[in-house]
Amino acid sequence: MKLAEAKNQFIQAWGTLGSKWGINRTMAQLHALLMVSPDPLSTEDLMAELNISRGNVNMNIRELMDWGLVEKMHKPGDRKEYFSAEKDIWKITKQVAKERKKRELEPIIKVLEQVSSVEGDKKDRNVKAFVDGISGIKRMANNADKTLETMVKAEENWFFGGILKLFK
Amino acid sequence: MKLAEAKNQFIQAWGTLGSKWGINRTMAQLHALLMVSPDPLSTEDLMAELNISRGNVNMNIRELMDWGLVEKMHKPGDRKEYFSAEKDIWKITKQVAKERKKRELEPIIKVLEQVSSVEGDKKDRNVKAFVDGISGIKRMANNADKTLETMVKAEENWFFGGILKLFK
DNA sequence: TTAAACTTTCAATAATTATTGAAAGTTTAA
DNA sequence: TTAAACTTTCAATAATTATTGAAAGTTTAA
Repeated sequence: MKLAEAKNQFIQAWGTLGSKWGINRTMAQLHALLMVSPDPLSTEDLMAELNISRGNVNMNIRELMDWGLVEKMHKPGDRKEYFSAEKDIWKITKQVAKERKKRELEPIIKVLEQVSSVEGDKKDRNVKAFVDGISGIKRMANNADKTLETMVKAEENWFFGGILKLFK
Repeated sequence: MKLAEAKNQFIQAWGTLGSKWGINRTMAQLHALLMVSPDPLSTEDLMAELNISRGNVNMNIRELMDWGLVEKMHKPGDRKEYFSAEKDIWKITKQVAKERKKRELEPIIKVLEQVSSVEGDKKDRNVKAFVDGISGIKRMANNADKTLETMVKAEENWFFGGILKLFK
């Protein structure tokens, strides 16, 4: 397989994967492209490679920066902005974990706390089912939260190294 | 907070969370509703609770069954079908892990295998960056795959019990 | 068999989300 | 200052995804 073809297949696949995880397809494709580029790319480069508009590049690149996965660079003597992605997959994973924890896990935990203060007769099967259901979900959410927290602080080592042995 | 309100808040929040994870909002809401219902619900019940059409309930409930999170039940002497959700959050988590592994992780691993056989001069910085990038991602993907595999087979215990200590 | 009670399908439509591209805004060199 | 080179915004539009609801299909009791 030629580089151009391989690159393209990877970009497409990464876009598809992203869209299944609630990430804008184009944003995922930009990320894919930058992950396998040796040098930072300009808006023009990105527009050309993915065949998308300037506005689209601008918005999605900005969101990638919000996620902390891409950063802006400057080349000396050049007014254009260039973008480059973090290449270390462990750092990327930790960063995504950190963001999703903050954006999604923490908010749902708040809601779970709130709704678990439901009033009503504990003998009412409806109340009981609700309280039991929520309490299980809350337990899982808190556990996931602590796990991600630990992961964010952790070294690559425990994940790529020994974690599997620990599960046994 | 009254039960009805709490239930509703939970359903909304679960729907929002689902939509951020690439899951149809209605599907997530149906799931939420069934998770906190003491008894199985009929299509009519679901239509009424969420204010959605028959077709919508039918499609999304079917997808929940595909994911292995909901099952069909029958009440003796009643022709209607009733639906109930798995309530054990650990089983739910394992099931989701299992499905996403099969649906998303395995396909991307295949693509990664394919594209890493890219031909070309290893001294070309473009080839090098591509190969290096892919190999890191592949390593992560394989690790995640093994981790999920282990999780699917594991007991509730290691997750709710000792896992956090192991990370330290 | 039949017809009532149910479920499923699917074309039409609505709702949401993504994208464009030009105008407005900003920065920099001279 | 100015104007060229750039970036950002955002209303209009396109594309995608979700939803409806009625028609078609299926099952069951009698």
